[in-house]
Amino acid sequence: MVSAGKKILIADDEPDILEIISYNLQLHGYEVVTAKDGDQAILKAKQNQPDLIILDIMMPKKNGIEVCKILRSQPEFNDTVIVFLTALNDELSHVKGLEYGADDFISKPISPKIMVSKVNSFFRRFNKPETNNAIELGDIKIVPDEYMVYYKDQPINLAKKEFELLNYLASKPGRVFLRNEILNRIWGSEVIVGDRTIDVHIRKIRQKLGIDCITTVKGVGYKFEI
Amino acid sequence: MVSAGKKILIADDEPDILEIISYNLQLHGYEVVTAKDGDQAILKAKQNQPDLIILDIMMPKKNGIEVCKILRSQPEFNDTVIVFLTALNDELSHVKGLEYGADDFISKPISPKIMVSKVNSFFRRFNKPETNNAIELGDIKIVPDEYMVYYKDQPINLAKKEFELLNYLASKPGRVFLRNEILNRIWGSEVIVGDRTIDVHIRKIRQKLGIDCITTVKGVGYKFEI
DNA sequence: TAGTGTGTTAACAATTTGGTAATCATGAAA
DNA sequence: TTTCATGATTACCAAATTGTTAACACACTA
Repeated sequence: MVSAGKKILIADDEPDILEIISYNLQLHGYEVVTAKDGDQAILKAKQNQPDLIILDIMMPKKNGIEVCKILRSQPEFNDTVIVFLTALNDELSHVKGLEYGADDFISKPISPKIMVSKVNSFFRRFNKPETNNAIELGDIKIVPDEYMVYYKDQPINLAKKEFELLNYLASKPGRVFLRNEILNRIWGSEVIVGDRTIDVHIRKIRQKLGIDCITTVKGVGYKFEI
Repeated sequence: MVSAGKKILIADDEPDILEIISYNLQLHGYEVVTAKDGDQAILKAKQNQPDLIILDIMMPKKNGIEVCKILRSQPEFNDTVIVFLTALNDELSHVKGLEYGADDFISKPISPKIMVSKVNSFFRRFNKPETNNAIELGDIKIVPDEYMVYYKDQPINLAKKEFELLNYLASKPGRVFLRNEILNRIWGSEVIVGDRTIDVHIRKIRQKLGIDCITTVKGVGYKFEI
């Protein structure tokens, strides 16, 4: 199996569902962590850094959407695939979920078999090469855990937004990120900021790093490359 | 946003609906083309080659189902996602729509917000798995993600329009693209530019690439070939 | 409370681009 | 051959886009 060894966090308040799903996923070589409410989901997500997070929408403490919102606001979960479990045709959840950065939805009820194949396809779709979340490219090392960037092992102090921006760009080196994509991811789809805001942050990053690792693609966006 | 830059054709005979939906989709980074009846929908579909087509069922000239039937009969629309706008619970339309190759339905009335999230999920659902969709032909590699072209692994910097033009031509190597097709696709059907504009861009591409991979077909158009 | 760091904006500078006009080159038709 | 239609080439300019700087509001801390 291609995706064996991946870590999955499942959050649902029904123990039966948790058990049957995690049993089946484990059968297929996945490592599974479970949570029975929203707060626990956040805690376990931080502790375990799973590759995929499956959140039931309806949960005690915090619902799935709140959990997603909180996780997505932290750069360490930028690359984590987050998927919701929703009741069929729950339009409202879909909308809110997408706004807060969900990657997809799974409709309940669902058979364990289908669940496994869905999970497989998520990994196929969203597969990322790195399991370790520190990015190291040339002389630049980006460590989300520490909110720190090192250039030739010299620590460089970036402000929060600067770090998030750099980390986002560096998540796929070479790939161009549209200005809109960046705004949605770093500022969120509801926040409206001026035209020059991104540029200014890019400027500061370039200045602090001292090397030119962010390329402008005029009329399109920015990309990170050594 | 995952699906940014995708082109969407919306056909509906109510101008208000057209406007509000296209406005919202544009906000989310989509390129939108509109049509106010069936005939126009077919015309604009051919001109613009959208990635997603949303058809109101009830339209003057030709209704949505007829339009779908006609488009689906042409190979160039094999991969296009076609979706119907239907009144709630209009079973008959659903059945007929599916027969003629619709991919899904959206029930009216619908809020712009939900429409946007539906569109997002269409692209998620029907998009080919995270293909890098890089084109590699001979010594030339075109990587849309990076907005970059490589010749013998040497990066070549094309401006936006140049890149889009080359990418378009290279999407079907050997096929001749009419000047009109090119204008519609790269400049859009509403923009009017002079006769020589395409030539000049072709010129620049040829110059930057240094090799002759774009062939002129006099009186017809251009094609990409090694 | 003063001081510091951050995020944002506004204003202006600099750069790139897309497009046009004018002119040249070429091949086909008369 | 001459003419005509079409495309190629070049230089130039206006518009679009981004870079840069300084100033400001705000939050947090000593």
